[in-house]
Amino acid sequence: MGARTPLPTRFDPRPVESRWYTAWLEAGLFHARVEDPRPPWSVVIPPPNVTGSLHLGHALNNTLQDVLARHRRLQGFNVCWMPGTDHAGIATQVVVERELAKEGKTRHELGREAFVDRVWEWKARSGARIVEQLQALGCSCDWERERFTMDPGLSRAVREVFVRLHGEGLIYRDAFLVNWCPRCSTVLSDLEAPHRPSPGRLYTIRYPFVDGDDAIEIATTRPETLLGDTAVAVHPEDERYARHVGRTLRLPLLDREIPLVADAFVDREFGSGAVKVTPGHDPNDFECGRRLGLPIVNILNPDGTLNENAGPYAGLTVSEARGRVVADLETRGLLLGSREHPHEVPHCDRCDTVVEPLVSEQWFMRMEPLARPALEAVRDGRTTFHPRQWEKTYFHWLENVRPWVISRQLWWGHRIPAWRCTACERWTVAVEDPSACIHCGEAELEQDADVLDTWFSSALWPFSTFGWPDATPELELFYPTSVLSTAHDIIFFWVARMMMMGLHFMYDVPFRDVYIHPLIRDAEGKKMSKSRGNVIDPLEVMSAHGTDALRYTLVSLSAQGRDIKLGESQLEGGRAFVTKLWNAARFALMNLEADTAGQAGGAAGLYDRWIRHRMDVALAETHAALDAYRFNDAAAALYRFVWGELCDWYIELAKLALQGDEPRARLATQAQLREVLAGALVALHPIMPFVTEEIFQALPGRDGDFLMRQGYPKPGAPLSDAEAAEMDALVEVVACIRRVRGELGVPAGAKVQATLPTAAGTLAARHGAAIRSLCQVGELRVADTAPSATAAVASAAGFSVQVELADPSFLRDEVRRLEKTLGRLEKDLGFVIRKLENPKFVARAKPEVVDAEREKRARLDDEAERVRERLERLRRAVGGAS
RNA sequence: AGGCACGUAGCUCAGUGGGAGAGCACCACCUUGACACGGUGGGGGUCGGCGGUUCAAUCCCGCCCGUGCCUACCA
Repeated sequence: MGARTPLPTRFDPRPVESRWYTAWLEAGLFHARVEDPRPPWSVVIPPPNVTGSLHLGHALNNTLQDVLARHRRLQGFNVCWMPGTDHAGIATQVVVERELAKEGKTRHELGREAFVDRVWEWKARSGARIVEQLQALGCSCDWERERFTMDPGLSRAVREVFVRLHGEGLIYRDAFLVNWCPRCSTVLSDLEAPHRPSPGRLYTIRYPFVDGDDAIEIATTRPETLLGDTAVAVHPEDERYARHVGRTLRLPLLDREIPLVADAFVDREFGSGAVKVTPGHDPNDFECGRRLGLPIVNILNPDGTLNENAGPYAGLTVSEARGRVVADLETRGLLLGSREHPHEVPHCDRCDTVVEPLVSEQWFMRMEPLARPALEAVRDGRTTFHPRQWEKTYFHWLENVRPWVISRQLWWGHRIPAWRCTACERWTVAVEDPSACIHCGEAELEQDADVLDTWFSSALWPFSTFGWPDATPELELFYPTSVLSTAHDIIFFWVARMMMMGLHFMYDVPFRDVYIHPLIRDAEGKKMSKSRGNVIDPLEVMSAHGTDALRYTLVSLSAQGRDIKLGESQLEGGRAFVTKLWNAARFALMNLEADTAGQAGGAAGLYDRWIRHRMDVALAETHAALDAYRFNDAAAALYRFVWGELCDWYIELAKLALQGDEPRARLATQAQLREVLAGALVALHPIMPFVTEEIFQALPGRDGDFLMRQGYPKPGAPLSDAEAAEMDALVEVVACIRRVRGELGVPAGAKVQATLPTAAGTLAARHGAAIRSLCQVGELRVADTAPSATAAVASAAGFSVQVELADPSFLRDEVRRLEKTLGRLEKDLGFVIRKLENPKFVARAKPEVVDAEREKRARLDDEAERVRERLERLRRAVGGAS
């Protein structure tokens, strides 16, 4: 009987994946139309760097977004997943500069125009690669809408935002202390200059007073910066120095005269309590200098060498200068000592060069006016973080936000729409290239050579991609987006800035939910890094185990509030699940007749209704989990349903009817098997799109469309309590007989004879075949006779189950088994009795809890008594040999 | 220095105010017509430590220890 399965014995993922992905694209399954009347659901991809290649972080984040997008499509939403890539200004420029360096060239030799052309070439090549990799992962992005941050449309949005914010006074030009990367020769934002621990020395230096023989001692880790000192500061309430404040000191080496000043920022406990003040090269000193009106001396050139202000040290690098300054101080007897002093030093995020703080004129953005609405929107719940704890991180940053340096001295990026008049030197800021200075009317204008921080355009992504500043139907429909999924390390860089810009320009939050996904570490919990050599390449995993296996594994490990430790065994688990589904489907297909549609089967039996019900429960659990971004719970619910219920119980039970000779029952079971398998495929499709589609397309009687257009099955009739209890009893009795067999070492193939009491007569009558088949019972009797001398006895579902042992040698094992059972019962009983004998428990616990304990006590008492009796009789039979 | 997580079976992790679960690993038996990437059964945990709240704490609270991450100008 049954048609031959069209599914091969083994699932070969690769050809299946590319075949279906192409088919989905051709069918336009991922494209959202604005005319679609269904409710919208949208998400924008965190645009990967154009120079990038798919790593596990991408694989995770995009799998999770794809799960959500496919899930919402199946729920009937008009889903738009906006894809695209980021020009990643400094990162990309650094990469292309490295390419050039291999050819022995620098960008300066090429010139700006040729260099930018070169980056565009690079972009064309590697931008396509990351898109292909996302497609290989199965991402159901609306590729017809793909965007790039330097597309003309998005560039126009960037200019528009710059000009408007400038007009509102939120973008301004200022000379301020900034982070400067000497290698990249550009300013960096605080976020782009992370502090890294570095070895260092703390030097103690003597600064003599001009008007006396005395001197003051200061401590510094950067002795070379004394060349830029314009004061020495002490705490105003430090009585040691109070009488000296106002005196003049002679700056060592340069012999400049500098004042001794008082400022509360000085820590009296540190070193001597006096600190050199270098407003040009230290954030604290800069602030102090501003407060006290101290002059600023910049001693650095843009390339990190010392300039003419450093006198005899001009031309040296910072580290050369440090050595020379220390040596010269020593020669003059001004160096009092030094000791090791590890500290945190800012490094360039992209090239790891030590960042120099210096004062530079740049474009800045005022953040507080933008931050306030962004804070408010999360506080009042217009946007919610998942897990919630990340809101604290968001609040902390926005509450302490500082002006953002948005100009970069790079060539790759959005050119700043500001022109300086050669005549009056003032700035003209405009969306369209101006032909004359708006201040003096002079026509000689020079556009600012700088570009904008990459994150400036990223901040606009949720609306620039939908056509802003035009009022497009896409914006109307898909903004605000439903969710943003990203990693926590990007909350400041991106999430907060999108919130600010979205609220400012769209008057609404950019997304309702922010899902912060876990970070992936290696099996030992270490961060993956190329230098450590512990990187798992998702593409390799996909070709070794299949994309569905990778996706399932990642989803199943995405618990809230914890990083993912990923190793081979986790991936094997994912693959095993894919295989299990595949094999279950093969079984079903072997047993489904092609044309059952027209034939009248019998009514669905209990097993059919039960599995249908379990499917409804699993779907409900999965959807509740996805609503709460509890991806691991969604995966677990489906795993338990497919493996633990569908495969372990339903398929085994269904074999009775499928392989029986009752045509109506067979047809009914076939119909249910088909329906439940199809339901499982739909339910799993968001997580494992490829294998589910492959199986679905092989099902007989499908309507020819894609799985994603099926929609989730509507819940069937609920199972009555009586039916549920009946199934539970069956499962318990089967498990009980299996356990007895297992514990007594009855060979797996050997048939046993079992007896159920007449109280279980209905169960035996209805499910005798199942019990016989599932636990190798040859004969199932119903009788209330006392157990024979050679029977094992156990209780299940309130019944006493007897298993007749063909071989009396098992009786010794039975004695041991019963002793163990009795031990457990007595231990449990002890707990219950202690509880019930505690008057406070009886008085104060909820009545239903007390009742439950009383019932439990009665049940345990009863069972223990039966086991004791049985044990006694057995011991006599065995003759005390144990 | 501050903040935020985490600490549950050998490993990776779920979980709940009423004596704790999964996967992998382990042990035993089983190549039964979907599946050895499998089936059935089993062993294994004073739920980091100490206090507190409660009739009852693995769960709530406090402190401590350990681990990780983030923020911070200690020269």
